[in-house]
Amino acid sequence: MSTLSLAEENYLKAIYHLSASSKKQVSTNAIAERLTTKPASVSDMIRKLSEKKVITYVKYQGVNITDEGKKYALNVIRKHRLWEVFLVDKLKFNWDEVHEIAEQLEHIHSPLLISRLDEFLDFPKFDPHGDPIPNEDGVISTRPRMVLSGLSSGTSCLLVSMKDTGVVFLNYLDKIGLKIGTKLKITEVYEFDGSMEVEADQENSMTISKQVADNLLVVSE
Amino acid sequence: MSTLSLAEENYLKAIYHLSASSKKQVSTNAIAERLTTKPASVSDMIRKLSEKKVITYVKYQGVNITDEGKKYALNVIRKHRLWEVFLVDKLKFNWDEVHEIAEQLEHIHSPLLISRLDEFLDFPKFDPHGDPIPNEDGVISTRPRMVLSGLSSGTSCLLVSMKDTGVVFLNYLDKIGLKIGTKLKITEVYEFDGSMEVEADQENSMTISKQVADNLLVVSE
DNA sequence: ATATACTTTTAGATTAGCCTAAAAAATGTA
DNA sequence: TACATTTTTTAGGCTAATCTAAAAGTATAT
Ligand SMILES: [Mn+2]
Ligand SMILES: [Mn+2]
Ligand SMILES: [Mn+2]
Ligand SMILES: [Mn+2]
Repeated sequence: MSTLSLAEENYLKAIYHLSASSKKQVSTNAIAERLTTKPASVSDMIRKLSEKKVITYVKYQGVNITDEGKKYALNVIRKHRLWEVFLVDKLKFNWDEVHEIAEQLEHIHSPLLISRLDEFLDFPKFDPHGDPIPNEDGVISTRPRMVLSGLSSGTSCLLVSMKDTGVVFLNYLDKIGLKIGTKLKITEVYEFDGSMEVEADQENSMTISKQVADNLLVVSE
Repeated sequence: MSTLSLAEENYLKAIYHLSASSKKQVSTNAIAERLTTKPASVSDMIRKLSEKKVITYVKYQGVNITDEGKKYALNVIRKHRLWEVFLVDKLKFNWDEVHEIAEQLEHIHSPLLISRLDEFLDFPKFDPHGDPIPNEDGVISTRPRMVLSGLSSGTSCLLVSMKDTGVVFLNYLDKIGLKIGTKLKITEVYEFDGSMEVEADQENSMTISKQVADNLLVVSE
């Protein structure tokens, strides 16, 4: 597979993500919406991408990504997530500030750069949002996300994402000291209202309501 | 000044470098040669750049960069050189492997990224080739390069560049343990043939011929 | 001073990536 | 099944960045 332009890479990545989440063909409109372009532009581009064999496509029937295309997309995703780790771990960005910059950095072409970066970051397996980083062959470690409120007492886990991303909720989390990457241990679950006692980063204990726990996504440690 | 496209940034940088080295107007052909494009393309682009006020230009009379343009070009150069430091200092690239990658990285837009990177690298003043890194305001520390053979006994300096960049010479330097960044101290100069005794990195002493010293560019420590 | 050579600009084309408007196909509904 | 709605494609146009070929301007050299 030859090398794709920046625009082609972004389309392919969008198609990859859409087909990962829905399993059936990806529609023109879905791609257009995700990339905030017009369906007419998408029609043009998918013709080009199917000529390059990274997707297959039957008119009016939507798009499927090929194995080649998947591999290419996963490489872009790998770069995006490695750069996000770099920005957070090394340059002290917050996890919510890095996406736009990684959108640019993911298009830098240099396999050697990426393998050196991977090494420099100590071969991270997950990005700052808890998403897995594909390896050079496009293989991803799976680590299913769970809702905190579904877990039972004694469980240890890592906070990787929030369902509610509104500013009110995020401010509240900030205030009580919870953020992406915080290690949590459930020490008690109260049956009557579903609230729970958790220990954050092996340090401070706190009580959180069921409503809060419903919005915290974690992975097992 | 608004933001320029990748192509515009590359043209402006080329014009900056050409005007820095020649002092008079920059010719269409010189720009075309530096960027390996055609003069016709350059004519198009300089019209656009002068509309954006980063250069001034009179038909058939060549191009001058404006203060605004200089500031913009210096910012791109700043990014290029900071990324080169990153690649060498942190990712363990050799100084001769980093230019092409920095050509891509220099176009990433994010002032915050660059100030964080600068801090992460400990505010370097020079890139791995010994070229100065402009600060945020475009101010560059000057540190004139000298030919090693022109210096006298007792002088300490830093090897920043070679005049002869042929593979034979570079291999020879590799063999005797001299490379960009090596600290040199001249301990003896032999009048009769201009050869000299130098101490490299405060460790091993060696004798180098005048012919070799003629090709080594250094800056004072 | 004039012919020749070189440099620079213009004219016209091409490709990538996007758009709007309209046509065509697919889907949903009565 | 037939009509209406939605989705998708096509047609045609625009801008950025490039090119080739030709015209126009500048410099050089006898
Ligand atoms: Mn991201
Ligand atoms: Mn992107
Ligand atoms: Mn460089
Ligand atoms: Mn560049």
